Amino acid sequence: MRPSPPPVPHHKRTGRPRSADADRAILEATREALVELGFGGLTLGDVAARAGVAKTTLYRRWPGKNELVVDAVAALFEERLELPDLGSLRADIQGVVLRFAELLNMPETRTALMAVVAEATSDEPLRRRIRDAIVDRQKHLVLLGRMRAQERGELPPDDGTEDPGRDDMIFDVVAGSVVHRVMVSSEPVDEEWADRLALLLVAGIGGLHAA
Amino acid sequence: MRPSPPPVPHHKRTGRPRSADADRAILEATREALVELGFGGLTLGDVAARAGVAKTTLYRRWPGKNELVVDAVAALFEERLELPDLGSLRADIQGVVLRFAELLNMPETRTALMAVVAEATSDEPLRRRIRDAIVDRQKHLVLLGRMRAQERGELPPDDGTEDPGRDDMIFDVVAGSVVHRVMVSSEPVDEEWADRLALLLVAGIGGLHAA
DNA sequence: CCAGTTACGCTACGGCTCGTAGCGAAACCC
DNA sequence: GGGTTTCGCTACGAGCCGTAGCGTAACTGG
Repeated sequence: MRPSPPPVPHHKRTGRPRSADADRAILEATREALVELGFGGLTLGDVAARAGVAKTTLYRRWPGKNELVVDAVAALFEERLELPDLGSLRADIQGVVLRFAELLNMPETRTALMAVVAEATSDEPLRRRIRDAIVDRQKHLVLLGRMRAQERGELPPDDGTEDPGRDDMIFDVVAGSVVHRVMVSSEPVDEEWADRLALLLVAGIGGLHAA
Repeated sequence: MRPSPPPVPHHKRTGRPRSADADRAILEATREALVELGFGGLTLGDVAARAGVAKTTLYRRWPGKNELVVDAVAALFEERLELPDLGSLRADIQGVVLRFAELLNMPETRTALMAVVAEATSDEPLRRRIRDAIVDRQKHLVLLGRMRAQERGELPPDDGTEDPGRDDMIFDVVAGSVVHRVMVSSEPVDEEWADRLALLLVAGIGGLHAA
């Protein structure tokens, strides 16, 4: 599994190499255009002009707008989303919720993420691209958070009877709640809200184990 | 508050009235086109042709694609989303989750909802339209569910110290989790998953009250 | 019944974006 | 240097957008 930035570089080690600078400039220009124009108003011709690159160059590397935007946004998630170790499950959840909300509040991600997910409903390759570049990284954080909580004794250790879909549900609840709060309800995710969500989840997870 | 179907009918009772048949035909054609082409591929010219209506007629009633799609989808939510009374909070939540997931699995809503919400991030009037036509109706269900649970004695009655944002959070968690499960994780919301989410929430809400 | 008003279908248009093709020049490997 | 691939540039047909103009249809008030 190679990292995503060079999108389709199945080189054969001959000929003129693709410019890494161009890649960076294009992705940066894409984020810039997203801020100013939104997803709907973004045109590939405009992105090429901003990046100081010919439109044809852009089409040689990305199939279309959707894929380009996914890659442009994915870099932000890679850089900024991590799980802080704050000493308790509740605090860890609060922390990651706040970081995730911060990401969603950036104008280049707000409009881009939803639009791309929407397009992906009828586009399987795009769905995989989103999964690889963004979703899987987030999902990993749930696993990490649970393992930490088990080490602390906040959650019972695995005994072999766990439902493998349990972490997946927690992931959907955490990510989905934050996205919905920010994008649909258009209300802020502050420390208080994040803490209350964390409290709800900690209590709820306890209830799942008791059942 | 008039119902939404006739979009901008500030009549003055004179002249030829707008055809209600045309409204229905346009909204129906929009849903049909959404299924076949998705949001991105949908064009207003195509919708007009399907509806047997001139393109200009369509533009006289809706400002653009986004608003048209919101109205086309809103009708489905009005018809099909309700809160069944199943005897317990847990069962009620499971029931509404399943109904909501069923709606999200319809091809005309899958792609349309997310795309419209994405566009709305940089379009305040569109955001209000979505709120009025879709979100507020869902939010009301949370209130109804809580009141039923209080009557049953499953939740303590209000004592005046409630946080008014509590219902809002529950709403974001329920709707967001389902949307994320269906749209991002692309995995099914079956009875088992819905029940486990309901269990998580019931336990979590109990934890909120205890704190 | 007729004049006024509004909606309708139709056609046509300029403007924009798309995605591709063709060219010569540049950069890299053997 | 020869082969190969990428680059920037220009140009192009195609499609959709949103609007204007026109004659006609439907409904209302006098």
